[in-house]
Amino acid sequence: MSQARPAKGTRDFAAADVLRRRYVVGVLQSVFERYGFAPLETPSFENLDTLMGKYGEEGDRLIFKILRSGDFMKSVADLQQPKASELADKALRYDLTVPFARYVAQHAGQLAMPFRRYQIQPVWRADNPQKGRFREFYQCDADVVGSRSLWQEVELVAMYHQAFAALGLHVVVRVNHRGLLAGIAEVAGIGDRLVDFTLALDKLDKVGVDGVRAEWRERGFTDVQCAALEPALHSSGDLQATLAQMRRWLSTSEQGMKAVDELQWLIERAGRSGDLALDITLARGLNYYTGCIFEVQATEVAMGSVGGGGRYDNLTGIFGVPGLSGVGISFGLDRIVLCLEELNRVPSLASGPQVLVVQFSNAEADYAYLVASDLRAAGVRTVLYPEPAKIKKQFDHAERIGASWVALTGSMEQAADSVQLKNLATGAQHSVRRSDLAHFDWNQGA
RNA sequence: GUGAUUGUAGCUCAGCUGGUUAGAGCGCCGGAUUGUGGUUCCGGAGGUCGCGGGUUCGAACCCCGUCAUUCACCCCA
Repeated sequence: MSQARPAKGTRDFAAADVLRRRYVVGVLQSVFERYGFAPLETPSFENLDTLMGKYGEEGDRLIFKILRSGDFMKSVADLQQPKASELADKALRYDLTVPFARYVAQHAGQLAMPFRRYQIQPVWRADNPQKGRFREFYQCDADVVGSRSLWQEVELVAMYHQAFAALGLHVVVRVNHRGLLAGIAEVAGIGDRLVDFTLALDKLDKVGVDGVRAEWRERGFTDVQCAALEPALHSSGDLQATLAQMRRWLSTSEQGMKAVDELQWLIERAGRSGDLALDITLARGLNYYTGCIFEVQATEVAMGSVGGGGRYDNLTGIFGVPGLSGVGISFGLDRIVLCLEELNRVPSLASGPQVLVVQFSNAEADYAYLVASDLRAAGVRTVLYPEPAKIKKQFDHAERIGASWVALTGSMEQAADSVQLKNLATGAQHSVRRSDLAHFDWNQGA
């Protein structure tokens, strides 16, 4: 069998794939730029300690680490159990947010705040691949730092809605607030166990009410504590009713009430641009979120989330620049493309050359090349068949590479300083003078 | 890291309860056809049956291991 294959969780992109992906990227890019975000690119790998500890325990495990260069083994103290830092000091980026935070911390003095940037680059995770999950995939991020205003959240949600509307993909943006989850934990008396509480709660739609209860017990919560958390399992589907319920429940928690206020304010404004759902079970594993959190779900396809994001109040603090609040969203390019493909909703995208110039004989090759040059000068995508093969074979090749025209350039045409252009779809053939090539209508018969 | 699934020609797949020399379609190469493709016809090349071991007179088929794939869990885009 073919042992020639790309590494686990990676893919090659053939011409049609590349065009599809470019199309989606183009849509996202235009939305980003319309909202005044400027592009940024960062290196594919960072110093290991820049990335470690930012994504939670599970995240750290999934970071692709890069072996140190040179004879690093000689400086390992215990060869039986070398420390990770002795073997690796660099790692492939795991997302775009942390490298961005590193960049902001580094240039905090020079950046005009609030600073908004977008970034479209691959990231790598040492995960086991499955449907819609890869070890190399593209994230398309838009973040703004240096503003605590909730208007940023409003605009980011509007960008989600606009981008997915432009792509023709129906989605619902689920929103929640870390402060709300912290408030729940606080009133239930488990404020110090926020992660255990939320990770289990996040699975509500998958494992059901009983499943979450069971996991809470597994994670060491007492019956009393579980009972106190119970209302989190029964939020009503209605947005306003849920907010009112939370307002009553969390009245003794300052952070909880603040979160409810913020969610209400945001939903009133961001809910106008498209589907927005309040989902108090939404947790998101990334450790650094502190305020509103988002996750985008395609409603017509079974696929993991196609986007996610949220507010992080102190990400640059780790890099020595405290007090900068940021908020950002991410689009999962690969999953978006998968959704569009599955729904057959990718616009047809032209590829391949328009014209193949046939070669009759070695003696006529110079003229064929001359015509090919004319065509290219006229901006026409052109391929010159490289040898005088059988005409049938050259026509077949034209068909296969997606050319819509064949140019015949033999001694007869050369004598008339012209070229025979044959449309492969219609069979229609035109004799065109070389000097008229620039004005030829290549779309006729299309 | 856990569980399941699949692995036969370049691709998609047949291959019976284990039984000669492992098949088909598509694709590829050549010819019918040395200046006009798609159709048709003729001919041809191409397989360590993922890999290693075991059972058997005999294994693509049964058993064990291993690698790879896909899917699910975990987590996420």
